[in-house]
Amino acid sequence: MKIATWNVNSLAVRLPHLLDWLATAAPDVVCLQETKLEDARFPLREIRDAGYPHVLASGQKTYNGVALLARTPITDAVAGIPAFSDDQKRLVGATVGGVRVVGCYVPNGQAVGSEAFAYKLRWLEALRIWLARELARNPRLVVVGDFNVAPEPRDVHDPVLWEGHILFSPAEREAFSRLLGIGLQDAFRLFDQPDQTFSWWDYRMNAFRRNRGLRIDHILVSQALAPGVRACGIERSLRALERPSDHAPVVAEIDAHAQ
DNA sequence: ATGGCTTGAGTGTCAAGA
Repeated sequence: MKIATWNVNSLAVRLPHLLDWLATAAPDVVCLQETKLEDARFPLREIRDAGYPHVLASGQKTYNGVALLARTPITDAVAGIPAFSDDQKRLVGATVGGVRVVGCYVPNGQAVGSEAFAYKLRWLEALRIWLARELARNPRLVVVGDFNVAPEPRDVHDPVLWEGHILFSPAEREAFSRLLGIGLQDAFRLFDQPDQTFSWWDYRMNAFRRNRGLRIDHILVSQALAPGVRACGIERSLRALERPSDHAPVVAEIDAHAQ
């Protein structure tokens, strides 16, 4: 199973890029973030025609919005973290081919110490508690998305500059680490990777051309799935297109039946 | 420290992203 996550920063704007990429990369399951579309405006027909008839969308106007696209049927769909009251559309989950897939768009947090930052930490804690129960119910769990956290110094182009700032503060890294603590592994780090590999680059200051980025989009796999992960990488080329998203997709190839 | 881009809203210019 090839699973991918991509923060498209407006599905309305990025639909041509998405359709081109689905045709070439051909993932089995795709989680999208920042669709910025109400469900009534979701481009279901185009996505279906691209080979993804099974769609779970949870969107809203202007901000946030997530979706899960699959080639094969999905069951046990959820939208939002159960038992966590939240007006913002940030999570979808479903079972596909015996694998529990969760796609999330973790709050950005704006600035360390702000109300938005407190919401981000609350959100991550609620996610952790719920995922621990999901994992108990289905050991074959993969959690993907835009986590808005760079886990380690090597995930930041200039860790000294970013230390303590939003996306790379101790509290956020600790929250991410606690998430892994329930029994998840960062699929990207199961392999040797080139130095300075990132998933997000600011639109400003020629950040992409200078490779001044962060790795904040992740694919996390449970212990049951980890031995079956065959590859994981970031599709940097999409960030180089005309009118790109500021994020590049992350893709993992998982043999869900490996022992 | 600020602004530097991009998007959606809506037609002014601002909020939010990260």
